[in-house]
Amino acid sequence: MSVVTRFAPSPTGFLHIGGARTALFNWLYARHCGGRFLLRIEDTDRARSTDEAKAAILDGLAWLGLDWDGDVVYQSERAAIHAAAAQALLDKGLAYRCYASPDELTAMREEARSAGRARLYDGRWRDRDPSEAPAGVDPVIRLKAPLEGETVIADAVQGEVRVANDQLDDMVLLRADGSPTYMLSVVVDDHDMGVTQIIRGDDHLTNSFRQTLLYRALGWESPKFAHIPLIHGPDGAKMSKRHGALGVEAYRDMGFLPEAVRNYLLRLGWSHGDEEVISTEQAIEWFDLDAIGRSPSRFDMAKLSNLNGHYIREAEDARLVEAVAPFLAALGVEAGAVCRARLEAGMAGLKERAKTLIELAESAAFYCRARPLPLSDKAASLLDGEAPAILAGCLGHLEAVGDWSAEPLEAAVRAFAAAGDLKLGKVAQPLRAALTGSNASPGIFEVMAVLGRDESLARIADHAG
RNA sequence: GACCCCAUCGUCUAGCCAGGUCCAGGACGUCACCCUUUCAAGGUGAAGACACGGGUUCAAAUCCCGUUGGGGUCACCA
Repeated sequence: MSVVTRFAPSPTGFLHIGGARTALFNWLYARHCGGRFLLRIEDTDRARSTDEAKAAILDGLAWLGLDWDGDVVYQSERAAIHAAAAQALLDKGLAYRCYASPDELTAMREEARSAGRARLYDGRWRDRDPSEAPAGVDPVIRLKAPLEGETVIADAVQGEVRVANDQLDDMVLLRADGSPTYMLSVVVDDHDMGVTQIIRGDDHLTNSFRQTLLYRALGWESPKFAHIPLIHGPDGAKMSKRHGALGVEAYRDMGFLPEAVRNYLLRLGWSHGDEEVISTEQAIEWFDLDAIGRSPSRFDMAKLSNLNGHYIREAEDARLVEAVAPFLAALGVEAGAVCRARLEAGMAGLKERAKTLIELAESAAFYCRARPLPLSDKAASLLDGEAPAILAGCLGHLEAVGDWSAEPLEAAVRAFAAAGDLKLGKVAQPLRAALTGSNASPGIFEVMAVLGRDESLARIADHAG
């Protein structure tokens, strides 16, 4: 049987990092198996679902490069089908109407809690005759769950997990207003969509027992489960917005490349020996459920950054010029034609030094700024003292260079330094400050070559005295 | 509180299922050195872990039990 996986987010917020990993694992597993990866939007909570959130999720998946098969399924559109399933259960005597009031439920729950019982609903309408129904009360429909025995799920990650059925009470299938609950909707949808393998967060593990009961009542074969451990914040506690529980678009805005995020997320909870840098093609070939770890992991921005630096260095220069443009714009630098040409020429030296596109933009901006260049504090101090005189002297040597490329330029500056008995750094650092406005940059001979003769000489002259 | 899950360097992890080849390997981070016109990148090296306690065994990071710690779930939310 062909594998079918799905990602089923509820559109109540952005695609956060944990959801992104869940989607990635589902996508990888489907691609690995040559199966299908489906997308279902669980928008049955009308009050909390928004179109913005839905768009954010779709955008996030697209940015990560996770494409789904077929049309997006909207759970809200299937309410009638869900209700029909509940009705079928009712007809077969596998579900029943419950007229308990909210107050009764609260009281029951409190009593069960204080008595240390797990079953919160006591099943008071389970075997009651319908004729006893109070007038004017719309009932909910509950599943008639088994009272004894145990429910076992064979989880691909967690192994065999079992729970006694007396821990599970009769869950609500249909609300008083006739709308289906999550538990019913998920089971019916997964079944109808032909899902064979559910891969989702560990927080759903206990739901699986109830869902298994539902599958059984409906007479359907249960899909396989794989509950992946959750991602925690750096402090081991739940992810908060301060450290990682952001939407994937936040990572995009922080200057991370999608392949870096993908690679990082992949290695969080999954491994293939000592492999660290894994291409998506390789991941599809290697990915399997049995290599998913069982323990939760912590989100580590430093490792993501390191990986991002790797992928930036590996990226095509032209792509980076495109990608860095919005970040330059955020710095108030417009990437015009001259700028782009310089960036492309200088990208090899630039990308070595950046861990994010923001850093790349910051270090690339000098190529695009017009004179006079803004100077950092450190650059300003490099231009103090005897620096103007040195620059003035160097300028003469530079003007004589015919072939304006890195090697002859280096030769000229070295010759100038040697003639004046100066260490190379004595000349190079002021040059760097004058050319880039900074004390840190790509090699200055490369910078001069990229900037071109006129611009380079002008920038140096600005500070020569 | 009840139920369920988890437990190797600071972090991600390999090893565990099929005990010996592990005084535990890799990566990130940290530190040092090298390279060097700066900053990176790169290279070399260092510090750094089997949560604890019992058992089983000739032998345990690996199997079993307990403890402790962490996490998850307990809605007419999803």
